Amino acid sequence: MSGIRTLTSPIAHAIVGTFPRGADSVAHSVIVPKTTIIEVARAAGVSKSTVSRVLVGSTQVKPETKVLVLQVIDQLGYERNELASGLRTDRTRMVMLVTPDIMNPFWPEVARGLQDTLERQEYSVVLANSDWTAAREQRFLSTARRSRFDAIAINPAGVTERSLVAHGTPVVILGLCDDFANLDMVGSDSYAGTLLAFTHLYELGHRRIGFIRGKHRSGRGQARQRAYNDFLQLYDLPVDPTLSVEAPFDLASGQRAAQILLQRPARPSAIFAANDVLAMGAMQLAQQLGLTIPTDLSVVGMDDIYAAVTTLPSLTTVAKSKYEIGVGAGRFLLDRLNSDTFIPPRRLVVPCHLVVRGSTGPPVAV
Amino acid sequence: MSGIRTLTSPIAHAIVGTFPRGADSVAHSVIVPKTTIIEVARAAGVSKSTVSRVLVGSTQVKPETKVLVLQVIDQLGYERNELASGLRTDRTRMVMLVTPDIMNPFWPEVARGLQDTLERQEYSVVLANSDWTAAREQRFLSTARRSRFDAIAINPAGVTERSLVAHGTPVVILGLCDDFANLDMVGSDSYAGTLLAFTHLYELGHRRIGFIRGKHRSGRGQARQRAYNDFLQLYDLPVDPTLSVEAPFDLASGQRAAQILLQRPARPSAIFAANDVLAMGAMQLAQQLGLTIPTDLSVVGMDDIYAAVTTLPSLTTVAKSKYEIGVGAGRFLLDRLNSDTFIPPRRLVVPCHLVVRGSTGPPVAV
DNA sequence: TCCGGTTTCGGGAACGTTCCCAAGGCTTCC
DNA sequence: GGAAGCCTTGGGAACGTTCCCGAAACCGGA
Repeated sequence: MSGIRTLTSPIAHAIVGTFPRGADSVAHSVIVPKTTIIEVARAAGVSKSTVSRVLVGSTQVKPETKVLVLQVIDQLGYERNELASGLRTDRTRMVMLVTPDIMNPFWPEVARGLQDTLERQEYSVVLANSDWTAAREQRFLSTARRSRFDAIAINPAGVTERSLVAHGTPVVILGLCDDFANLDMVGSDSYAGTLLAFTHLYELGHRRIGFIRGKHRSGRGQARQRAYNDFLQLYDLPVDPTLSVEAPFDLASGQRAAQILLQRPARPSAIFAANDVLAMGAMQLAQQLGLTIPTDLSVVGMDDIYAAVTTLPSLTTVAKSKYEIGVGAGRFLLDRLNSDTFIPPRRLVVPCHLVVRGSTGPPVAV
Repeated sequence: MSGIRTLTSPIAHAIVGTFPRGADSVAHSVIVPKTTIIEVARAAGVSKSTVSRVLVGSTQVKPETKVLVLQVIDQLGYERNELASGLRTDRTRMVMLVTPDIMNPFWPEVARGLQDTLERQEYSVVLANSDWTAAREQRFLSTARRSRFDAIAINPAGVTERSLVAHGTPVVILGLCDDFANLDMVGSDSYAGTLLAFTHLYELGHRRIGFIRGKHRSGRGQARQRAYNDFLQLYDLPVDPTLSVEAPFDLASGQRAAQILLQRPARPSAIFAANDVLAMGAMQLAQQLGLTIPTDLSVVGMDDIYAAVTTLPSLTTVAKSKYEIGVGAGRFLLDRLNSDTFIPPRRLVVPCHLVVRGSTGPPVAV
């Protein structure tokens, strides 16, 4: 059914080979000594203090000399040494983003939002993977401290609030965790989102709805569970433990969970999964069992990752505004970076949207 | 067919609200003055030179004093200031990775390979998005220079080889471009990969094969075109321009391209797309037209991104070893970083694999 | 005991920038 | 005309580290 083949092309002969440099090749070994502020000063006939003032944008300098200095800077191709600058000012205009794993399609979008926001004020964003391990996370936080990063955005894997606060720079938590009350936080309203999903299915006429709940780590994922309970209570539906299955956030687990749900005697007519990936797994399994989606089974996911639109039928899902989360986090950080007065911790809850696609519909009449 | 709804949850009342800090809350305004090498020296009763020697791992220090110093360092929680260190040594142990767009699932995997390789030698990797624009790319390269990054890995969007060489640090090009002959390069063998795909389809019995070729920018993507031509010649197939369509690398363009191909009088029985995303678009459109995959139409993509396995049927594709590309790039950089003698430019071609999944099969008998 | 050599250490300069302070030049007003 | 004030500038110290150089301590052998 599935196989792997390799073929080597003509150019592959050169694998790890070296090839000769042309006659006009550029010399590699030339060391270009960087020009410093002092040479600029000398060339412009002013003192380094004045050049520095121009660089830093001080108003304390006569317009004509400013033009002159800028001219010389341009002419000499001078570029300020941020290391020296940072050493003196203790600011580096660098922000670190620590996520569990950039290979999860959720985070790159958050990163983009953060970058686009921070870059507008000349900050650079450094991405780091904690890999879900506290040790790697600690290493990165240490790097951030040693290299004097100005701020941190983090989805915590194991670090405590105490140690983040002790970090000394502005910090924003990505995701809504109750145990970081003293820090800024921005995340999606998974509770409301889950409610949206179940309500959507209820209004379509579904009464037996399966729930694939993600394996929650450290208090996350509780929101969905709470919403599920509240939903059942709100619409006066019976609590049926056989309709609820726990699964780690990957495709195969989604399939397994769906199998459990669908082979129950009175199988659900719809399934909500805590994650798009889980939902896709469920869809795949249902189709393997010969069920047609959405006629025989409706499926709703959560996140609205890129791939949700490529399934057949395309996946109805609760979309999280990933980019906006990044933007919000960036704004929080900028607020703190730009003000020297105390700002009490804030929390930004980004609403979810229900995106109705092809995987949901009314149940077949019994 | 498709709609968006928003719902506000109870906790969303707190949107951008502040909430009180508990009595045991940790003070934010406390500024922890970082301990310096001098305080360590004083506490240990040695000179700062000795402490520095210990930090830098010099052998020129008596074992006992070394332990003593390390002890004091640990006790005081001292962390070296990398800014000062970098200013003095002109090395920062930071490497920049410039890619066109981290939201493309291809790059995060490359990034992981690069990070895993470089972190083993205490280097940190900073990710930057050029967004396909030369201006942003230039900004990041400038940042890298000003902040004295030790090396650059880049998938060039508009920068010239001259300016990369002039950058002065080790550079590795991601992707195989002919116009960067003086720099290290690592990329996939798209030529051989494309040949694999077409050969696979040919062996299944397909003779009329459509080709959605990516919109090549600056010489990239030529490899696929060359392979296509060679394939036709090799198997003595007629050159039919109506079987070849150009499209930018996104889903909608894949749909459009497929539409063009499939509404031709003698429609192809198979399609190879330059990209998984394009292939997915093609699959979607074919299914909208009522075609069954792979019975009515076989589809092959390229890259093997995460989503390729989630489509229905799952996508046969030419897998690129994204992680290995990152690893290879990291190795090249380390080689240059660790040696001060001249190394001629090298090129690493990572082979592709054909991953046969559900989207390909023999054509229906005519 | 003394001497050459090695090991170990401390003092100070340097990296390139920013910031503080003071000085000079100019205007303005009494 | 001189003092007070502002605008503009220059000199030097400081940021925290590494590196060079010289000095002290130590060792073994004659």
